Amino acid sequence: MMELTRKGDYAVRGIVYLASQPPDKISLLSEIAAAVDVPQTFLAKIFQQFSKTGIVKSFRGTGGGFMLACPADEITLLQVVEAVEGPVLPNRCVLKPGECERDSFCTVHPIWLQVQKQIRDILGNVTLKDLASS
Amino acid sequence: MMELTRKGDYAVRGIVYLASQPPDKISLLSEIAAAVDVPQTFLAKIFQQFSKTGIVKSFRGTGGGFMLACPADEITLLQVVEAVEGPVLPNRCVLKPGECERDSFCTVHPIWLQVQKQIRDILGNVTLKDLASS
DNA sequence: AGGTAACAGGACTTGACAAGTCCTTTATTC
DNA sequence: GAATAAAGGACTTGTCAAGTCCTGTTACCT
Repeated sequence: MMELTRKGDYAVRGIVYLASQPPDKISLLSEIAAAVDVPQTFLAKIFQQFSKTGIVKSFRGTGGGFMLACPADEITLLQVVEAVEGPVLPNRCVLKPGECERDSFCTVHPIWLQVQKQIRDILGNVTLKDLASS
Repeated sequence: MMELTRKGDYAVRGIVYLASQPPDKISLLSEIAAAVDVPQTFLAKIFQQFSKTGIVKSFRGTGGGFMLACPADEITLLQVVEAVEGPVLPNRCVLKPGECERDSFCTVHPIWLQVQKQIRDILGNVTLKDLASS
């Protein structure tokens, strides 16, 4: 249970690669895909999402490619995985109060909230800088 | 991301109901299903799994049904969800060392291990007794 | 023994979503 | 305007979630 999808896994690989490059270098999608061993067409979709959520900047045309939108130590693992996988939600009922008609008497509800918080805490405290320095 | 399936959700509901009943009462599947608002045929599958992993005892025939196999304070939420959802695995690479050919240099690996441990810690420290007393 | 109550187990269905692929368009540079 | 590279949409394929249904097996009851 609780598994990350391949998309999430690939997303992390790809952006960690970006973070390990010189800060102002623009990397080609083809280069990233080859380096982290992910199908290029699939990685393209992932980086489009990154681009939309603003954690990477993209440039088209000759000399184009991708680079981080901010310094590696200002992007957390949480931002990366939530960008492609959506918010961390151990159970639907955690979405918001009232979402689940059982929540008034559901004793498990607070446990899921606690799980959600812990996961977010861990992932939110790891930056790309931490991950890139290997 | 990280969502529990309905099966897992239903599993928790069902067994918490059992835990809230008098310790030696045998409950009918039909009774449990109605009480927690889950399709009975689906809940049947779930309780079969519980039965196989030994956290509930089942009895066939007239007067049959289900009861907890041990006291409610000896069954953890972790046991319940892992019984039906499989082990807590934030990423496939956490399965075991060597599973992922990238793990020797993958800096994210320890993070997933940490997430896994935290989730297991939280769920492993909540018993059905805690959940049944509402 | 026969009938009925209740769980066990297998086969099947339906729909959604994961995991990609492919093609066309748009933006940029030379 | 030709080449380069990302953006975006449409499509495919397979797997798995979420059930349903039917038959079998076990246990009790008269």
